[in-house]
Amino acid sequence: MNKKTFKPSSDLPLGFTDRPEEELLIRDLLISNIKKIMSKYGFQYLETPSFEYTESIGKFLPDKDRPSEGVFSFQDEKKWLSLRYDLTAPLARYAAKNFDSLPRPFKRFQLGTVWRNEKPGPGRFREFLQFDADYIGTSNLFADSELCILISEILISCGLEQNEFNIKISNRKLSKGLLEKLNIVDEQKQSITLRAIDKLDRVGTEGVQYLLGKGRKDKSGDFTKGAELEEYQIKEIISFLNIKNLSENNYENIKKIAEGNQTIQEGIAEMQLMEKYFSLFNFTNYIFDPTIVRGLEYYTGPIFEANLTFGVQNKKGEEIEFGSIGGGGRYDDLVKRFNNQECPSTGISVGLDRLIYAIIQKNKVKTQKKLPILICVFDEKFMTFYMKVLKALRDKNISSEIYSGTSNIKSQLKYADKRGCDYVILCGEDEVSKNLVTIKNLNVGKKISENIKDRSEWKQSEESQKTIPFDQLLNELI
RNA sequence: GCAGCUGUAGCUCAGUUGGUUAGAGCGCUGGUUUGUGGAACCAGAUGUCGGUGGUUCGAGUCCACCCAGCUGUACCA
Repeated sequence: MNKKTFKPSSDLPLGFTDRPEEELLIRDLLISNIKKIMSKYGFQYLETPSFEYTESIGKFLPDKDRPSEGVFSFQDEKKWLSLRYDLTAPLARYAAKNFDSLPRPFKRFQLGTVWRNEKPGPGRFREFLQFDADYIGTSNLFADSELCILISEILISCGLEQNEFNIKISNRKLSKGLLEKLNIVDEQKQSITLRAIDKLDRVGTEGVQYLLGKGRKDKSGDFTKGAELEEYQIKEIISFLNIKNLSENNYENIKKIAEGNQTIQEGIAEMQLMEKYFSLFNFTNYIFDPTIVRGLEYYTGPIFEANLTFGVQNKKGEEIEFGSIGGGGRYDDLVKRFNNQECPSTGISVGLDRLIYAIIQKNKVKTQKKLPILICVFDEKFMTFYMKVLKALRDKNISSEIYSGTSNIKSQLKYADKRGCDYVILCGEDEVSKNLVTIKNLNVGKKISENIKDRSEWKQSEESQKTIPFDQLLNELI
């Protein structure tokens, strides 16, 4: 490479991002709300490391000499290590490792960065912050119900209204039983079928029909291969899809489908039990929707998904497919994989960065930050005086700073303007010699300027600033 | 990964059927004001026209390949 022309790139790796203060303040606020709620619900705080052995968090661990795709991995001397892609798998590992000493049910929450080697999109990164709350070691569906209520309370604490999101609920036993009933045993066909069902929202009934049959062409003309099911199987699945939005009335419909299949019947019973718990909590913001499947292989029972009901846009203002902002479900066999002990468990996750993306767009949360008062530097020789002013302000915990650049007063004012400071303190020869300070209110000045037409006018207008004795400085600013 | 679209200044973009020294707005720097931001006026800087190769007397413009981004789709344990 030519040394003369080489310039390092200021680009970031695809899917990674810098996060400005505005976003971090909102994130901090959400986190503090979440912690309060978790403590109210009685969950314990836990942290696990970023890296795990790949075999501990992988989907199907055995005999692969390469970690599955979707994770960032590297090889140690002996073993593959991976950055965690969620907080559930590490939790299962943790629970297995500490099985004897943990209380059960073990209620734990965790906030942590996770990494996924997947295609990024708006509000969707390869490195992002996730929040998880889980119950380890209980088969009681009260836990599942409470998690749905919890996720709802969290979203409301983030500034969302009841009608701006909903919690969709289903049960893996419904789809599992449906596959049994239709005698779809081929593993690949099973997984294509489940994914097709899950896509109802995005591709519509017709799209699902294609995906179950020969395949589907998307908007760009790309072709997705289908499950190639029999006509009667497709028909039955489509009528299953039509039971969307279960309620008292159409429980009858799904019960018809459940006839002769115990798995579906169990699923229905579980959903009805959860409904009972919801009513005890007076919780109504949920929809039973048997078409929710969720990708995760490990779910075994109830599954939940939180979706926004408003559209989300990209930078160009185009509405985009945003997907869910949180969800979860019951995973009764995950801990068992490590220690061969029965340990039914259930949990939820919320993608905080995606939530923040949507919230910022909706202007849902307002954080305000006191910007520093800027003490302008007219000349080095006045530094002792400036230090006196600075100390007085900082002693009162007022955010303040002495201008730390090298430019003239005009640029110092521009600097203050750009940062959004409210006040600037101007002290030159006149003030210092008489122990005075001039305080300029930038916001007032800004307002005045709106009505000023020519230059000489604004130069004369000095309502935005006043000169007072140093002793009165604090009275003026507090 | 697959498909479609896009790639010109820090940002948003214009650039005629290929034709000389590649443009605008915003922003930036300086000045009108050696002690004053935000309005106004004046002046100025900035580009490997995503990359490589090709066609041509001549390419930002046409062709091929590559790269990157966007959107959809797949995957998302």
